[in-house]
Amino acid sequence: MSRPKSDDKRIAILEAALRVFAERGNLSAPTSAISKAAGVAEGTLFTYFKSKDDLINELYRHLRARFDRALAEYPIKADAPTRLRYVWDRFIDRLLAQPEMLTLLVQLRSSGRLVKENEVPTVGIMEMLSTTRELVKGGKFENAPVELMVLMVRGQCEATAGYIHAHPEEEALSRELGFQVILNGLQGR
Amino acid sequence: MSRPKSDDKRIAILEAALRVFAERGNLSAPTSAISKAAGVAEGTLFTYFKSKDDLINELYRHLRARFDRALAEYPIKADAPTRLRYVWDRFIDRLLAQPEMLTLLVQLRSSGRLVKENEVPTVGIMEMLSTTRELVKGGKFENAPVELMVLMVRGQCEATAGYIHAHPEEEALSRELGFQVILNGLQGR
DNA sequence: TAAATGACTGAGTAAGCGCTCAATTAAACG
DNA sequence: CGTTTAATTGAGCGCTTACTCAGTCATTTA
Repeated sequence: MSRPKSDDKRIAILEAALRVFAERGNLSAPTSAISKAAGVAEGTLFTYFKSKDDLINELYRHLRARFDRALAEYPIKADAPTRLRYVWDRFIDRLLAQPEMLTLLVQLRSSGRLVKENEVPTVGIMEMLSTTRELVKGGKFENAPVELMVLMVRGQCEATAGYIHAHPEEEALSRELGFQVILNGLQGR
Repeated sequence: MSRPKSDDKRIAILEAALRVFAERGNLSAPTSAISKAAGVAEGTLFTYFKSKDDLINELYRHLRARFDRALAEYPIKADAPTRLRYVWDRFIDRLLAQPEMLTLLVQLRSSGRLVKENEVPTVGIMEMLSTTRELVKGGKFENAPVELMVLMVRGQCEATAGYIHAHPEEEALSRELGFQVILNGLQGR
């Protein structure tokens, strides 16, 4: 009976938000800049997202979904170190994909604007890492909670990406070193 | 020839900023709330700090200095794992000292408001961690840059503190696990 | 004590923000 | 085609903010 909302436009706004937040370096970038970057009027943004906070949450979900898609080819049948390495590389890829991605994700998580549902690791990640339990079998971390392991891998990954940011010429080495440290770390003895 | 600025008042404003930022959960808390919490007029804040950004930078320096002081009894003569453990515990202590300290530090670092001088690890930390080089002697991380090691320890520490935040009853265990992971990780094989 | 300096105050200002809404336009349907 | 519905627009509203400044007051020095 009427004009439908366009999914393309929705995505365009989300992508514009990503760009603007990244360029300006923080979430206080004005919605007017976002709508402008998306090529729509200011008001339109609010027909797709009922508030800026809503937009921020949807952006976070958007980024997570994209990341989960990057894990699609998770080598479920490979051995544990190989599987962990796969996740590790996808994490790093994502953080290096755009220069400000690391900062942006950190800001999103620490903004206090995310709804609870968005504040915990995705079930995809959790399941994935839980298949890595065998890595720690027999070691002293056998009974470590999966959630803690997830946080550790992510933390290690962000530390590594941060270093690469400051020393891009050492990317390959750092990627390797970072992974070896977390792998060794979790395997215990 | 005139009324001097009071160092007490300066500190009071910094501490008030810490409290207000922590309570409100982000750096966009208004300066008026800070001056109010400090018990001074709005204008006074700006005689001690020339802008909000300046205040934010000074707050970060203040927190760093306090942390460096907490490392005063660094057991320089102990063996490497003991020394690392000392730094580890002080890191964790600091992050657990106030419930919002982790979030606040993360926000400060990712705010894009810090001047370059404040964006790198303190020389104190760097020197400290470099004495931990013997930990990695003969292992595969022998030649890893100290700065990367610092970031990794910090990242691991923040991951652990984040987990403790969500599961306070597991503090002791998590503290231990987190440390063992980074210790094992760095020692290589 | 008197003069000089600048800290201190808080009402005020200009700018920027998220969001609204009346008017307009485009799509869907009979 | 005409009708209905809702998407789209952008000027503008109401609010918050960092920061200012003219007036006041506390402290130092001679």
